[in-house]
Amino acid sequence: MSAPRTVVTRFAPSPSGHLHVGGARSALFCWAYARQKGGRFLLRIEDTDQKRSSDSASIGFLADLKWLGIDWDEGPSFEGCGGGPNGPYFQSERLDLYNEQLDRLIQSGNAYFAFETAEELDAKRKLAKGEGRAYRYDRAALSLSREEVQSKLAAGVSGVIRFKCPGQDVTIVDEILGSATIPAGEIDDFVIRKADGFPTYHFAVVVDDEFMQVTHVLRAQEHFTNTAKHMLLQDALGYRRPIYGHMPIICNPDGSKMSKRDKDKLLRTAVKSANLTHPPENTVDPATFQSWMQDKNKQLDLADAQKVAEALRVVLPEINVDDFRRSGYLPEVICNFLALNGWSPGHDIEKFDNAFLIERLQLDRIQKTAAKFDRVKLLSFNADAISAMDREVYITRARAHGECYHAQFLERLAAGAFEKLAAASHERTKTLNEMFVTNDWAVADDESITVDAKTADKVLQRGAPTGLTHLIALVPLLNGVAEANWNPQHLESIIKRYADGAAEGQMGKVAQPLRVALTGGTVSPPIFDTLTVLSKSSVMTRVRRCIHAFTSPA
RNA sequence: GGCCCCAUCGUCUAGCCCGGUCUAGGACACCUCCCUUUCACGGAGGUAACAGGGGUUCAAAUCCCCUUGGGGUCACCA
Repeated sequence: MSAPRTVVTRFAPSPSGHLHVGGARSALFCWAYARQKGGRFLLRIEDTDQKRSSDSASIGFLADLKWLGIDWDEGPSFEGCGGGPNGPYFQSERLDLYNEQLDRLIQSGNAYFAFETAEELDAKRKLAKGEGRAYRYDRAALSLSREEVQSKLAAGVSGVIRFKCPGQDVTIVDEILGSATIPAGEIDDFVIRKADGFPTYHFAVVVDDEFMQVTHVLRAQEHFTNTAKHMLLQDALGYRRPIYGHMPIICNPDGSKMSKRDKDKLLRTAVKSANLTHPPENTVDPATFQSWMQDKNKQLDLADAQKVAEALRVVLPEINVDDFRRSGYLPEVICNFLALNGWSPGHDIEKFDNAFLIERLQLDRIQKTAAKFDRVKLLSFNADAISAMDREVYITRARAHGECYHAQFLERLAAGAFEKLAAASHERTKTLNEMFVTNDWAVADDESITVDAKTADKVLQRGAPTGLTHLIALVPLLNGVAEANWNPQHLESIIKRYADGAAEGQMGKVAQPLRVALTGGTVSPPIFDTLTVLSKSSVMTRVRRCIHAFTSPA
């Protein structure tokens, strides 16, 4: 036996779309495992599908990973991460290597050219299916003579290279699932180089894992059966065998596989039920829209998808790491929760950080069963993490979130108001986003506050004395408060005293009319905080406007 | 459909490998009550699971088999 190799794990996303939670968990586990073993974690971009690859998406991946606190020792260079001796780390830049390895396979008789068209193969597949037979490539091209192949190639006929699959059982040994044997005959002569000259996933992955010295392949269970193909390839090429671990899939609450396509799926349904034949105004151009509607495999650009969703008034599901970021989730909570989907440290421990994960992660404690992603529990974890933060930390992080996603809100807020609002929102808020979307009143013009009839009836006009009566009585009291005393403590003493005298001590009778006058609604932070987030003059204006609006003309 | 994998509360899971400590534990959700100026938080309780059937054994959530159910995979996608 050779000396144990340094542990090398890798995360190898295709750059179509953004990093979604399933991919994020794979990356997290690969990273944590490498860190635990003092090894290396590398990132490789699998962009061998020219139709689906785009540069911007891979940048998004990198930023998402960074945000989660996952760094990589080798891979694309990005903000201090990446580089390394085994590059390039984009597969599209490694074609020479693949071709060299392909040649070896051809020379050794383990691979051969085939020239069927996609249509021909499709027809054969359909035929087999119609007869209730499992389709396997029939090896027709294997009977082509060397001369025939040469002349086709010389004539520029486009063809693929297939792996000549030895007919033998393959036993996969898996650190998570145990071992499983795929019977001979289940694997046919699969394509390893496409007609466009690019390798297929199976081939590129095997070559790269060898040349990048990957020792542990930790990936989702959807790849489990593929592993047999990879092992056959490794044997034919004389490569070392990495250790495999296949992690459970992360599913939607309905049990379907959580996919980045779920957004498009939801949107298409919405478009259909709205009977739209053209894109909503100011969203996407009609051509894009049409081809997207016609091809279920097409994904709308994320920004476009968001625009269409807004136009149709539907809410896109959070799928990508970036969606959760935008919604105000904390990266440490996402990591914690992701790790808990499929792994548990035991001993009823649920809340932990990445350092703990690195210390305790054990491959054989990873679950074998698919997990449904429970957004409600995630939200609860997020709320707990937020309320456990020091006030100052919360304010800093909330502001940073706001600067990123709610710049206008911050601009409209008076100096010093943000701190007050954040402090008042801290313990009643479950995400960093919440304070920005539930407190419109704080940045609204005094003149724009309106109260709907139902609320007015309930809070202002009913009962004896009515809420309006209390409001009217409060005007001189509030007006009498000096600017210097415009703080929660002082206001509380004034209003409590009033409530004791005029409302039998029932604060609600006084606070609710005030809240409605100030915010237009029945929900806001505690009333004394609400009062002080606004300036005294703003409060007076709003209260007077409200009284005026609901006082019947004499 | 062929092949492979899996199976504990509604959900995430502990326990399973090394049968007895399990009248199956925790968390989220849900229900009830308490607190309360709205919302939220908080406090106290509660409902809720070993898929079914056969074995093995003194004893099975734990080991074996079958059935059922779920997932994955069968592309010139990754």
